[in-house]
Amino acid sequence: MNLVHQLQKFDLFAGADNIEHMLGCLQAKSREYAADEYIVQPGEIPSSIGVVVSGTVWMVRDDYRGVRNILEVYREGMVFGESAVFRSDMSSEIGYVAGEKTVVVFLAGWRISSPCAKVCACHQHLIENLLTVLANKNMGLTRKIEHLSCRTTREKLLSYLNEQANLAGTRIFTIPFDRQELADYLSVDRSAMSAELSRMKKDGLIDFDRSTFKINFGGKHVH
Amino acid sequence: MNLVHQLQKFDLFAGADNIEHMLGCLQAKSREYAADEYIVQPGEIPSSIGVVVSGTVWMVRDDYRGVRNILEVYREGMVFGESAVFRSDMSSEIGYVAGEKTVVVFLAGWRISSPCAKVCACHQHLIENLLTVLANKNMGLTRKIEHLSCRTTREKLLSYLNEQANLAGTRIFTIPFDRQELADYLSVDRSAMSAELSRMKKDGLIDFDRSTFKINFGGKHVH
DNA sequence: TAAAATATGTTGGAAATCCAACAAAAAGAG
DNA sequence: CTCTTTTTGTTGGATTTCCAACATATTTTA
Repeated sequence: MNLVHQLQKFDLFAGADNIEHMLGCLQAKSREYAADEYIVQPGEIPSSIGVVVSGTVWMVRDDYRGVRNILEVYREGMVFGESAVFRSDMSSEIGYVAGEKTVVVFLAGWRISSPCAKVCACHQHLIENLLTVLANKNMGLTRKIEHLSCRTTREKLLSYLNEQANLAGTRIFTIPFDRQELADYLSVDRSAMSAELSRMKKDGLIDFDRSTFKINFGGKHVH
Repeated sequence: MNLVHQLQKFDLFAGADNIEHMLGCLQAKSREYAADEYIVQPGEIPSSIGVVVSGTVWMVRDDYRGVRNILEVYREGMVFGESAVFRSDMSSEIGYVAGEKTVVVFLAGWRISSPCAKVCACHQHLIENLLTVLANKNMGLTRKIEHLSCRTTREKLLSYLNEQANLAGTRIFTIPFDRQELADYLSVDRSAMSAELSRMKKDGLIDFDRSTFKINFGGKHVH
C-alpha cells in the first residue's frame, strides 16, 4: 500500500515501526477530494482528526456576505480538526476545504480513553508526535496573527512574503495562492492588494510573475 | 507549599498524584513578575515552558515604531513558550510580558529526550495533558484570527465581545483589557476604537462602563 | 482635599482601504 | 488557431481608519 509509504515521511508517524497495524488501530480511513470540495462542512464538528497526505486543506470561514476568509493552510503531513475533538464549542461557522486535489486520512481511535487502559505502544508514540505537530501548528497560527496584526496592506504583504522566503530558504519562491486566495488569506481586498503589489514592484521592494516572487528586502526579521 | 495546591487545579496536572515529585523531576522554578515586566525578552528563546500560576501573561510584538501588538493572552493554567522549545526559528521579535502581578512556573525537564529512556510515569501523563492544553490554545489562536480577519473595527469588536460573552456565559461581562490594551489586541487605533464603541452604544448594539460590557445582539454566532 | 497622572471620549484632516467597473493578460476549450 | 473563461491589473469615488490634538473623566499621589 502506497499510503503507508507516504505516511512514514510525516512527523506524526516518526519512529513508528508498524504503520499498517497503527492504521487499523486508529480506524484510519482515507479519501480523496477535488479542488474546492468541502472536507468538513461549516459548523459540522469532526469526530476524527485529519492528516493531509497530499494536496492542500484550507480552514475557512465564509462571511454572511459570502466573503471567504482562509484562516489557515494545511499541507502534507499536517493535522487538522484536532481541537474540535477535544471541545465541541467551535465558536463559529468554520469549515475545511480542499485547495486542490487532496488526499486526507482520518484517524478516529487515536485518543486514549482511560489512563490505565492498555493500549498499544504506538498510541503513546503517536501522542508524543502529535505534540510536536500541534506545537508547530501553533507557531503557524501565531505567524498568521503577526501578518494580520500589521496595519497596512503593504506591511501584511511584506510580513507574509518574508515568511514564505524564510520557509523556502531563498529570496525567489512560489506561493501556494493565486491573487484572490492571497487576499482571502490576508483579509484584504483583492484589487487593492494587486494595486499595492504593483506599487511595491515599482518601489523596487519586490518582483513577481504570477505566483512567483522575489524579495529585495532584509533577511530574517522584517516588521 | 501552596504552589502545589494551585497547580492541582490546572488541566496540565490533571490526574497527577504526586505533584511535588513531578516539580522536582521537571526542574520547576517559580517566579513572580510585576505588571508590565518582561518575562521573556523579545527575540530571546525560552529554554523551558511557562505555566501561568496566577495573573496574566501577554505574548507581544512591539513594532519598530513602538506600537505594541498583543498577540495572545494567557491566564491561569495556560502554557506558553512551548513552541519555541521545539523549534528555535521564531520568526520575529516576540516577547512575553506580565499584564499584571503574575506568578509563573517554568518546567525545564518535561521533554522526553529518547524514546526508550525510562522516565517516571508522570511524564507520560504530563504529555497527554499538554496535548489538551495545546489544543485549547490552538482554538484560542484561531478565534483571535477570526477577530482579526474582520474587515472593520465594528466587526472586530462584535466578534471579540461575542467571544467574551460566550466565555462568561452571560451578556454582561468584564473584559481583561483597558481601552489601549483592547486596541492593541485587536490591532486598531485606540481613539478610533473608542469612537466606534460610542457609535455602537448609540446604535443600541452594546452598553458599557469602563471594562464592563453588555451586548444586545445574537447569541452564539455573530459575524 | 488638591494636584498630578492616567484613562477615556471627541473631533477633523490625511491616508489607506474598500468597492465596483472595466482593461489587459493568460489559460483552457473546441 | 479563435473564442471563451479565468486571472490579474488599473482606476476613481465612497467609506473607513489612522493620527494628532484636545476635552473630559477617573484614579493616584502628595
